[in-house]
Amino acid sequence: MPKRNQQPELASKLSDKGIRLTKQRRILIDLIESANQHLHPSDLLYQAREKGVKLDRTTVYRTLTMLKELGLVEELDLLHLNGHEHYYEIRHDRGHIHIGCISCGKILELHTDCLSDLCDEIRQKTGFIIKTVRTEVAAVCPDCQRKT
Amino acid sequence: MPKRNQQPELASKLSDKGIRLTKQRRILIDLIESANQHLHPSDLLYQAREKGVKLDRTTVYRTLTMLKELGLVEELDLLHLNGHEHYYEIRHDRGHIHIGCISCGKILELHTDCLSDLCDEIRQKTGFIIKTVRTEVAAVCPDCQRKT
DNA sequence: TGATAGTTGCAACAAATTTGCAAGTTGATC
DNA sequence: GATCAACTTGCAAATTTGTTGCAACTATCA
Repeated sequence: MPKRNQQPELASKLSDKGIRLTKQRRILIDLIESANQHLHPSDLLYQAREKGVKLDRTTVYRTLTMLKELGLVEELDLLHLNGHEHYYEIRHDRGHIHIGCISCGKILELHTDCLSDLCDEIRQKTGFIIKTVRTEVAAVCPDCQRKT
Repeated sequence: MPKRNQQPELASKLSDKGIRLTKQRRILIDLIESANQHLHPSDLLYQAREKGVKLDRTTVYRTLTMLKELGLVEELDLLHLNGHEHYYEIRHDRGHIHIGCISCGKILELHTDCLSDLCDEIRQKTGFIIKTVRTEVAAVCPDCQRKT
């Protein structure tokens, strides 16, 4: 769950890069920025249409691809806890991981410094230059532990 | 890349659970256990057919789903560096991560202890009981760094 | 306001995965 | 080893997810 009420930065980042702000792109980045849960392409399509904006699946996919290539959003699979859909969220600088409950499907975000240790280790051991780290955890949440 | 020449344990784990060992399942788990790279469903299908076993895509998917539900294999997307295929590997106990080069597509595995620190942190902060931790890293490998 | 280069929607395609069901197989039992 | 019920498989068709080509449209800048 990306944080609510973030500054709407994506729009200005896009126009800074000379990318046109069409109404389709505006609604999509608005939805992504204000989402309180992770969204997949179909969510975005239906939510945008609910708000009265006409757009097509193709545009959703193209916009997400563009945002991903610009490094502004990240694509997650959330361990395929609910089928094979892909989810999108604003890309944050601080490392955070996703923990999904395999019983109820709830997704929790956690900020941690472990990831930067991991990055250091990778750099030293392999010489790879790291662009993105994605950590996803399958687990059972306290609520579901009690129920069983 | 799962390690070569592991003990063929999957077959006995399956029959212990009362699951029938058909020739289709035998060849599939054999391929997964002896693979030296990550396999996707089509790889498995063609490799099994090369060995003279008749089987259908459907059976590959059904078998992989079963193995995944039993916690015997893991499904990876390897950051979609090569399209949207999913890959499968034997589930290991020791933590290891996948590092993919976004330039040449090469996948490297790395064993690390950072993940157990992370697990401790998650347990303490959230109370979740962890079942699987999956870390995938997008990076640029040393070879590709030189080329640019 | 007009020009133009970038965007969109549509239709068709492609790839990945799933489902229903009849026919075939496994493994326990005799 | 033969029998049989329950489990599995293969096939065909459908579904879901994502992509492509192209004509029509539109945001932006002079």
